Amino acid sequence: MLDIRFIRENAERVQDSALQKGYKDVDIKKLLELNEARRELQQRVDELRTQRNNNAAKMKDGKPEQSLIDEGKQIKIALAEREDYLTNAEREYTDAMNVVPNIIFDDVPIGGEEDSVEIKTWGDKRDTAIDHLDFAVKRDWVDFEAGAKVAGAKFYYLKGDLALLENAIYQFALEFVVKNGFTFMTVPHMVSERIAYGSGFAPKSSTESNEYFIDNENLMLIGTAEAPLTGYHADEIIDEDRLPLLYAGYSPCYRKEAGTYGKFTRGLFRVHQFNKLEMYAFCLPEQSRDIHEKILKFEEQIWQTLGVPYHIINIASGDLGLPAAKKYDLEYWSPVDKKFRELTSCSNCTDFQARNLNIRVRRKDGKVEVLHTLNGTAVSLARSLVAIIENYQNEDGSLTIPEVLRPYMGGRERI
RNA sequence: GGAGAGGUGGCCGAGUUGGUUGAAGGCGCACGACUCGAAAUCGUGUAAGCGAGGAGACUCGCUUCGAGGGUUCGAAUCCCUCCCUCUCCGCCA
Repeated sequence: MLDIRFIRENAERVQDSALQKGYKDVDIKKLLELNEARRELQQRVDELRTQRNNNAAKMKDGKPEQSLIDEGKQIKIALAEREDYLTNAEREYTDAMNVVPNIIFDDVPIGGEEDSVEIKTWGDKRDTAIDHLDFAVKRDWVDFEAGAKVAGAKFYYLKGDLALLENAIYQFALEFVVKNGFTFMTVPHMVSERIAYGSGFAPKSSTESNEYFIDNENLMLIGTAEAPLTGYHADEIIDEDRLPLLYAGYSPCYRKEAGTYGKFTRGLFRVHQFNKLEMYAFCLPEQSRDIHEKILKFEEQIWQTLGVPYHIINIASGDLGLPAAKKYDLEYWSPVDKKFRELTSCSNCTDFQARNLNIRVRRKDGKVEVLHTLNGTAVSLARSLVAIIENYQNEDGSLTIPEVLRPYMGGRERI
């Protein structure tokens, strides 16, 4: 969530950002009124609590007089009533706060998906290729039928060389992020509601969520390692000189992806479960813009090294989620679909997630403030396979292994 | 899953016949003194959130002793539920 003081001082900007992101129900004026009401009730409750405390203090040492006890009872009754009002006011207020999205940066394009701005392209585009699923099935590298039998549609098995290739990409990317200062972590694959909510997943009801929830357990299967990585430092105050903290988390990602069947989501491109290596940063507010660019550079380096053509787009406001202030996507060139398709993305969430989960920094002068968080995909494995099959396939049905992956494939050049 | 013990400030650790205990003491940290400098020593300070006042340094009120609920004039202290940690047993990768 945002800082209420920031909202108060920048009401118009926050309202504009919400609309530009497509959150039409957000009403900042109403929110500020709810906050005002809350504050007034808070003051009245505080007054009564002061009376209660003073009254109790008089009875501290000695036998309580009946008149004081009676007075205390009166206070107690009045207090209980006002505390009820306050509790309700607080609930209304926090409900309203929780739906206010992060503001967007000035350099975010306004509009919907089609308004995202290309800021860079790299590599030579290939003209044609066979669909990755047809290609892989022919080689017996992937089995969606068995996946459907065992777990349902959009579940799959990777087999043989393709499964080995997935592992090779993972090993390559892992080495890359560790070399660049990220601390590697494995993470819980489920998170509690609080962490899910705080990191920006799990909206109000589970029905409209992309996430899987565990019955009767207050747990959610993670859709990305971003969730447990964000929660890692929940409720902590981190000394300034420890920042930035860079982590890389590897995990399976579980997503419902309801209603996304179609030509462009065939095969491994959009599935219910895939593995992903995620970069994550906790940093000082003044560092987050630079680190965002740096994470983007890392993503580019990975795909340049793998030799897959791509472009970078600055995502338009309407496509940003609740927590992001700015987001870049790296989209690879698909010679099958003759267009760029999403491969990785990185977001600057500024203090939005951190405030939800109470993650702060202690400055050298002792001041405490909410820090910033960022996340970016190192490699999303299922999609990486699609990109590589499309861009490295040979006419004889074999697949050339990108050079940097060969050390992880027993030195083989093709499969 | 069963039995028992516990969860207090950045850390360790007092406080459990309810009443100046937001919380002793120690460590750590910051500043100062001493020193050519450092160590040691001594002194002072050292939680966060919300709200009110002030230009500001700050001052005041409220909340927080795992979380939530209850008893009471008053709860870190008593009761209930849940979560977590530790020990033993069971079960296993």
